[in-house]
Amino acid sequence: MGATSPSGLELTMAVPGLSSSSGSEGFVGCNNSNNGNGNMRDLDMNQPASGGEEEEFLMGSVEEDEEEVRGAGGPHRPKKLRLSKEQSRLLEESFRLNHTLSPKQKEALAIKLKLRPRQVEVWFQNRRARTKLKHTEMECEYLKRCFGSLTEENRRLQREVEELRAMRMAPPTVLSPHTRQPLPASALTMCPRCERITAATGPRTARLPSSFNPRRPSAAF
DNA sequence: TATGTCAAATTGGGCG
DNA sequence: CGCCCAATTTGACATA
Repeated sequence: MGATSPSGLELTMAVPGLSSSSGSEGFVGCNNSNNGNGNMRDLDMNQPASGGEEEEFLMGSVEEDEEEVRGAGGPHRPKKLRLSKEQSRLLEESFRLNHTLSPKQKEALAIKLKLRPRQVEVWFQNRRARTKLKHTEMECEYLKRCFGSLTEENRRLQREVEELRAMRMAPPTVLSPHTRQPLPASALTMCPRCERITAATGPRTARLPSSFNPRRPSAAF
């Protein structure tokens, strides 16, 4: 399936006729903000401004810096991270390989991406949630279509039931055992023993036309 | 610029 | 305790 779709969403549910084309906006949207400085700012947010501070970042000093900023500049939250194109690509790639990370994998990926392990963890959590949501939406669409076709099938069967019922309601044609001519309805009676329609003139069971037999013997109207 | 969308991040609870 | 998940909040960004 579309494991190589731009979205990177792996949707393996066997739901026929569904496209997952709508799954890509997220990351595209996050990355196509290439107004020149978008990625630069993203990187600035995630990485120390200049070299040599990476270890400090990985030790979690970002929060401390943010605290300082907050303390100095007032009660504003730190700017929200926007992953760079490359970071997203690598995360998607590892997600494709594995939907969950071991602590070691997480650590390694965090170092590789210059992110905190917690950020990698959060990204995987959110990514799993998005995958599940997409999956559920597809399943919902599939079930809706099932409902539609079953409703149609039900209507068709209802019509058939009505036809059969009408057939049964119509007075049956019974041939006279003597003349082989159809008898009038007034000349017919129901045998109490065998519950068959008989000619009133004699005890012999009348021959009913085949059209009178219900198609499904078990159908009780 | 108001609004909607998307994704990063937080929160709180469950589980092994 | 660490991890995961569901629900929610929040900020960045697109666009009408």
